[in-house]
Amino acid sequence: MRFSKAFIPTQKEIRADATIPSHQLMLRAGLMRQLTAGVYVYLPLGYKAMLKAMEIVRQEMNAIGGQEFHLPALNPESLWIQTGRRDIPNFILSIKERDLVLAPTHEEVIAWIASLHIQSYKDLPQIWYQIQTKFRNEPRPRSGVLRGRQFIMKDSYSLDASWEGLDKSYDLHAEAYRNSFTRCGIKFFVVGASSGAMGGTGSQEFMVESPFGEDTVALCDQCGYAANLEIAASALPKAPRREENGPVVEVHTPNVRTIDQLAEFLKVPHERLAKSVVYRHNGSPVLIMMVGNDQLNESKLLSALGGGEASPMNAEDLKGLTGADGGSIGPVDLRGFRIIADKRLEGANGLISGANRNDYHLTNIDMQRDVTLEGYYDLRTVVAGEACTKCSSALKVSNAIELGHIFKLGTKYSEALNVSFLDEGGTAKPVIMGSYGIGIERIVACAIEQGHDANGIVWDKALAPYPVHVIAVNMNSKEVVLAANQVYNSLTGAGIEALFDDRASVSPGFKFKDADLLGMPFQVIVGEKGLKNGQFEIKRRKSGERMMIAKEELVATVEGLLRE
RNA sequence: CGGGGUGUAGCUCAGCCUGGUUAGAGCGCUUGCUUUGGGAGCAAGAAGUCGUAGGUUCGAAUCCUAUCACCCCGACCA
Repeated sequence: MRFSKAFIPTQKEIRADATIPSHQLMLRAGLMRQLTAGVYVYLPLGYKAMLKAMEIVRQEMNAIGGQEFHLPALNPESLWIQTGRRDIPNFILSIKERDLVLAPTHEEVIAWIASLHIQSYKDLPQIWYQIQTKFRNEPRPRSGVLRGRQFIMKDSYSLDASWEGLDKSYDLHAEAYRNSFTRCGIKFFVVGASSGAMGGTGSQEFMVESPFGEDTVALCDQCGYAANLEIAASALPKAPRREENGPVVEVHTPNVRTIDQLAEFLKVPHERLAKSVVYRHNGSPVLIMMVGNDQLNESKLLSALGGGEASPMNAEDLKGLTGADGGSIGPVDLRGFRIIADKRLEGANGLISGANRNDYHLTNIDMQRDVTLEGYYDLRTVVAGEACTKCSSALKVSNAIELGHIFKLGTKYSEALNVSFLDEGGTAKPVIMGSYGIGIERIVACAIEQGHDANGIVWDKALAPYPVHVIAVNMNSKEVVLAANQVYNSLTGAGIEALFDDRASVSPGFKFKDADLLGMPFQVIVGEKGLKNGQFEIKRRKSGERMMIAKEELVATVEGLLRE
């Protein structure tokens, strides 16, 4: 591609509110422009990088036996009502003029097509995938292309006759994902993740560590344990059970509102304090007991409660139901609440909690004797520095960008949409599904987050829009023009895609700056300096390393560099 | 959805608090000349209903009200 004919609108300045490097560089290098909140136009150079990412993912999906589909973005609303996902908050964008919705993912459509034609265990397993635009009603798009209302996703779905089959399809996807991201040159790690409201029995996320990531993960450098904070666990001692077990006693605790104040006032360690957190779950009140200042994790809470919606109870409701304010709530003799407790409280006694009466607390609470409990669950949020459950070394907590997510879905959608097959015994059974996604924009954005310097993008050759950037330093020199054209033609002739900066009206400095900004892996610089000795210069973008190459060895040398 | 902010030339922004000539800068763009190995120089030029609609005022980019869009923090993120 000749730069003089190309649409590559590079910019020196960009708006101040583009804060993360990938967002800034995608704008500056002319890869994309924002149309409206969360919706981006991909310009030729940006789309070329995305196509490279898509092709890598496509090859890896084909390698595990995936079959590519193209499913419609427009779906009948009824399909989504059937699975109960029409009303998930902030999820679906819809068409005003028809009873159609814009698909945010495609489990429903896949289940529909499977229900038409999958009849026997002999038709299974299947892996179906597509690379397509998705739409979601994001309340607040942000971070450039990392979270948009419209984005391209590789989504795939496995259909199996058995749970063992699902495990196999899932493992195949994990392998395909590892291969894809590795080939894209991205440093990533895999974490255990919450299945959330997708339902299902297991899931993992493919993560890129980044301060701009929206996910938080716990990592163990020693043994490799890695989990999304939504499910991460650590090894903390339980609240103790003591020999003496006196009766519950009410104590006056004037103006004590927080756990810290209570510990100070009663001169007891935090492990003896049972904090009560109050939520509404699907409308009903739930009291959650936590040790001391342990932070309740809402994802864990939701899975403990079996899904649905949960939110903290507001102050008036709380007062009305318990007769007390936030700091004085407790589990003893509390009517009308479901009560659950964090595992650290299992079997403990001698605990102190609110008396459901302002300015009073109860002591000597015994979880076994005094609390009507529904169960113990892991409900606390892991804090950095706590011990790994596997190897006891200190856990690290980091932010991360989610590149991909794989789910063992199970039968939720096949049951809702009646996707069944006859097994070897002739019994009808629901098809067992898996669902797997990769964000294409995120691949590109993460590649830039991990591949840039002060001068611009540093593409890995796997995703670079062009592997080589040819620069004709001075278009007023006939020799340079002639030689640069020859270089461009011979590279192109050898099947190497090159961007050729043949602009006549642009100074050499401008071309060099643009080349570094655009970040192609290798720059071939054709200037009078080198031509004097019959040489071209090759600059490796990543290291800045320069080498002078004899004219006739140029193509072979570039081919060698690209094979590295 | 709660809190905060921004909207002025193609782009990035100043001007607004404290109303008053013909609304500015840098970059980009056009033309000419010069320059040509790290975002060139000189000269001339084109380019803005100051987001939109009302209001206050002799007079509004500037003050007030409404509205739309966008951004940031939070909530949310199957």
